[in-house]
Amino acid sequence: MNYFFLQNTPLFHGIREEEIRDLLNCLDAREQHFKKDEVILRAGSPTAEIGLVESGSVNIVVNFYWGTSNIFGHVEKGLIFAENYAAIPQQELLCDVVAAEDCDILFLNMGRMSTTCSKNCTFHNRLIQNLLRISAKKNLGLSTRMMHIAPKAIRDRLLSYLSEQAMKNESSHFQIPFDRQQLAEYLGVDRSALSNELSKMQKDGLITYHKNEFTLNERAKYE
Amino acid sequence: MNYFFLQNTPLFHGIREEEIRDLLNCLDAREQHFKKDEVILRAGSPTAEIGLVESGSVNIVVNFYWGTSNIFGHVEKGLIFAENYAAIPQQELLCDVVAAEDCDILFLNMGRMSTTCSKNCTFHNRLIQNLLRISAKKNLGLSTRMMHIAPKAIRDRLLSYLSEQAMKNESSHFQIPFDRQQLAEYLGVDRSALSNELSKMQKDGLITYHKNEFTLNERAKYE
DNA sequence: ACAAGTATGTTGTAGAAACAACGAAAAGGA
DNA sequence: TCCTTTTCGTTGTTTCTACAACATACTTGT
Repeated sequence: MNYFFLQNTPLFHGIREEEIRDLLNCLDAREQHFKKDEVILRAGSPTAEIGLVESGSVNIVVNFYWGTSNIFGHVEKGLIFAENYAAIPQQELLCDVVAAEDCDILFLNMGRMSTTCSKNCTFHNRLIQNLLRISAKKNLGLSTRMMHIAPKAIRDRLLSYLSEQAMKNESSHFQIPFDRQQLAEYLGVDRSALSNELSKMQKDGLITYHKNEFTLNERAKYE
Repeated sequence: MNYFFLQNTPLFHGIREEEIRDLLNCLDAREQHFKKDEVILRAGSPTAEIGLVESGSVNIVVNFYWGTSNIFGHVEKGLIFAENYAAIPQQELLCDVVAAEDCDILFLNMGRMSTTCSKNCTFHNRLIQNLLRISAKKNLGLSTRMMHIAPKAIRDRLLSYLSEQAMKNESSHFQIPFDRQQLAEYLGVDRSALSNELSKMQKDGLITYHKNEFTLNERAKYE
């Protein structure tokens, strides 16, 4: 078991090697290897275990009623999946989890997490805190994106997004972490239409930009 | 303090009155009254406390860079807010929390939750479990909605949503919990356009419906 | 500096959704 | 039952976006 690796995952962050050793035992940890395209967890069944990707990566796959499917998410090495289902007893998985490539998964029984509290109380608490933080971060990420996608017009979505970025940077001048394609996907619009709208906004004097460097003009306040 | 009320909130669910009493003490609980339109928490500042709405209700309000604002969410009596921020130290609030009407808020210091573990260990665990479940449920709700909004065409969004409902009910015949207006808002489309698309889908033989009662036809599988 | 590849901007068009306005059906109260 | 109000469906028009196709700028490696 590669404890150094685990220490640097968000889930075990701040927990020492010996403590992780204890925890793994406590959580009925089990490792399992999957080949590319193997189904790791299947929609429709509940799970008390979360999965931590030790190597490779996995896809979250939605299956529609009429047979087609779609990749909805992607979980990289070091990150976890199914934590939402493990936290809600009897909640069935809505998506399949499928190996995107050959991978090793560490399963941890989260039912054990809150019940057992014999000796490792401090580590337990740290682990739970980490889990809460992970969940909270995902929530924030989803909420803010939802916020930006709520308006129907591309311009409004852009203004919502850029406004948030300006606030986050506490400046009307800032850089964004996306290229055009990524920004378009994030906002759920077409890339070329996005580029087009950015041009118009610049013509209209709302913003100034070059590549991923943006400035919100004062005039943006008047519309 | 109305313990009966608290016992029936998602946060304190499954915890007995005496235990709640201890917990409140442990979490530095404090009650505060707010008048309509008073700002309860302000965007830009971090918080270690979550808020539980004891009476009235609050709005989550987004403030844009150029001064306009928008109601993004609503928290009813018995539910909590700011739990995502309290779980992430130093994370600043992205939205204001404003009293939608006169209300009483119970603030709970979540920093204390994971550190203190003197005697009430079992209650603490139950509380944390509840918090994790609340967070997980919100996550699932946001994720599934995201999933349904991902397609650009109204028909595809509807099929995605109806497909999920069919799976959840394990039947191609089911009722949905929305009226047309609510469904349109949930899917982020225009109501009349939604009605129109439903008609077309019925004409095309994909679905059959009457009011909020739907049936997915077999033919839905062939497109 | 050059070539190949990638990212971004531009334009026109076809299609789809928003919007407005109205009619029909259903629900709820007096 | 009748009236009022709300919900839902329908239609035509307008606006916006997706899409395709291409032009231009920027990177990268050699």
